[in-house]
Amino acid sequence: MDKAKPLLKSHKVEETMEASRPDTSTRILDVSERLFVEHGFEATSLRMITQQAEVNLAAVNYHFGSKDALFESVFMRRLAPLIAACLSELDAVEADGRVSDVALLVMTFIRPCLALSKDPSRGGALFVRLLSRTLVENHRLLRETISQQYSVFVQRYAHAFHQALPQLEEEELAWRMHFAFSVMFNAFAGNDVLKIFGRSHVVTARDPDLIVKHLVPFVVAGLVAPDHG
Amino acid sequence: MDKAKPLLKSHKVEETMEASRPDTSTRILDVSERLFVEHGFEATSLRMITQQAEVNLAAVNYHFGSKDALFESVFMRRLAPLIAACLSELDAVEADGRVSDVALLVMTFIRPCLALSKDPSRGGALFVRLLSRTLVENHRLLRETISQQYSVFVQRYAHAFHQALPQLEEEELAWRMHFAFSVMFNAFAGNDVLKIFGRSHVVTARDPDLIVKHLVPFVVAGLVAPDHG
DNA sequence: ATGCGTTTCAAACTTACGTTTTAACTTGAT
DNA sequence: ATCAAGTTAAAACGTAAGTTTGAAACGCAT
Repeated sequence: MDKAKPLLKSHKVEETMEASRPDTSTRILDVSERLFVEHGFEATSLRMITQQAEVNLAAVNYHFGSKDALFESVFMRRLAPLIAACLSELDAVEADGRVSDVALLVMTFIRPCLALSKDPSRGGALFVRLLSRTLVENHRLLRETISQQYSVFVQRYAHAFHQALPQLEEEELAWRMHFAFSVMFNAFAGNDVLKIFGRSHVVTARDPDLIVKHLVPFVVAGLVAPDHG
Repeated sequence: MDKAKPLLKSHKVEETMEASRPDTSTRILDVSERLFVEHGFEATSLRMITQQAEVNLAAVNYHFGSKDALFESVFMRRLAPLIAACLSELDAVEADGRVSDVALLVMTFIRPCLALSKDPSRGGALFVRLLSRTLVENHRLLRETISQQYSVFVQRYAHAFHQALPQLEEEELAWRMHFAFSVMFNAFAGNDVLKIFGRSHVVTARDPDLIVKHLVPFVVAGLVAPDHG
């Protein structure tokens, strides 16, 4: 089915706006980010990507080497700044000596996620969902590369929460952090279990600030609940 | 072509011979369940399935019609009993007039999930992960079929939690249920956000009872937290 | 044993995938 | 203008995917 291709730039007349379109690599990354989220890695073909990015099919392999390497590039472009932002917020809280405030610690993770969700290009919000997909799909990328590169992330938060909640056993604290990050993460990813079973009041209204308003009290309450051991 | 659903012919008469291998359909379903979880729907080929199930390649299309229909069969085989079990537990709690006990309501969802996780054939535990994957991947099956079929699930729980937590605004309650089911669901699915960044203490030890022991206090604390509005 | 509907089987079909190739085009320094 | 490096282009390659086909094998009442 070779349709007539209107994509052919017969002559370049795009000097109308100064908003020049990004270069080939960036265009591929942006489109890939969206398509990987919408359809998943396997179900997203290079032909879908290159068509929507309005680049040649071979451009992906030229600029990134392979489809797998493209995925890694899409992923790392957003993850590294996110981790850095969280740790930076954590630094600030610890420098102020306010590490005993659980809600403040929670916010050091929420604020960078919130910033992502508010990304005007929408790419940031997509990335949280991509991260979520990649997590449940148990990608090799997460198991190997990232776990080695950002293991400090968990260590820093474990240390901080241990100071804020010294009454909790180490194992109990690990469980609560597990639950806390799980619910925060899925909230920003927009994963709504209840949505499966019909319209949900919450996820339809995807105002990031509204998420935080309800999310923080829930998470903090779970974290500071008295130990049952 | 046949629209009949004779899929329950599994535990029919095979008791004469001990350890008789299940019939073709069941074998396909069992293997598909595992492979869909391990590799995802798109990355699982019919050739992988039929090879491991030791059936002919054409058997899938003969018994289920298509790969998509196979996925739906794999999914529905476990989901319908799970939903039914939850609602049955909910019935019992309401019949006893103990609907104001939040922890008891939480357990009406957790107990069936726990039973799945303890399924000796391991298929149940796999299914929770499959449900998780399918949710994150935003499958057409979930958006269309299930949301219409099991919308009563959310309604029943919303009603029950409203009775247990009458002080909460309807919107606030919806958010908390959203968070609560999210964390419960991901706990049983074994999705550990922190696992990405290195070894996690919690998920490696996948004792379902241990999950529940730590999960319930966290969830209940988040649900019953005082309203901030 | 025979006939018939159901199931299994090997093989082929069509399509789409990721990747490679080779040539053409652009760009900037000489 | 020329050359080389960098980039884009169109086409083809080899493979693997889901599905279809038609015959063989099976189960079982007659």
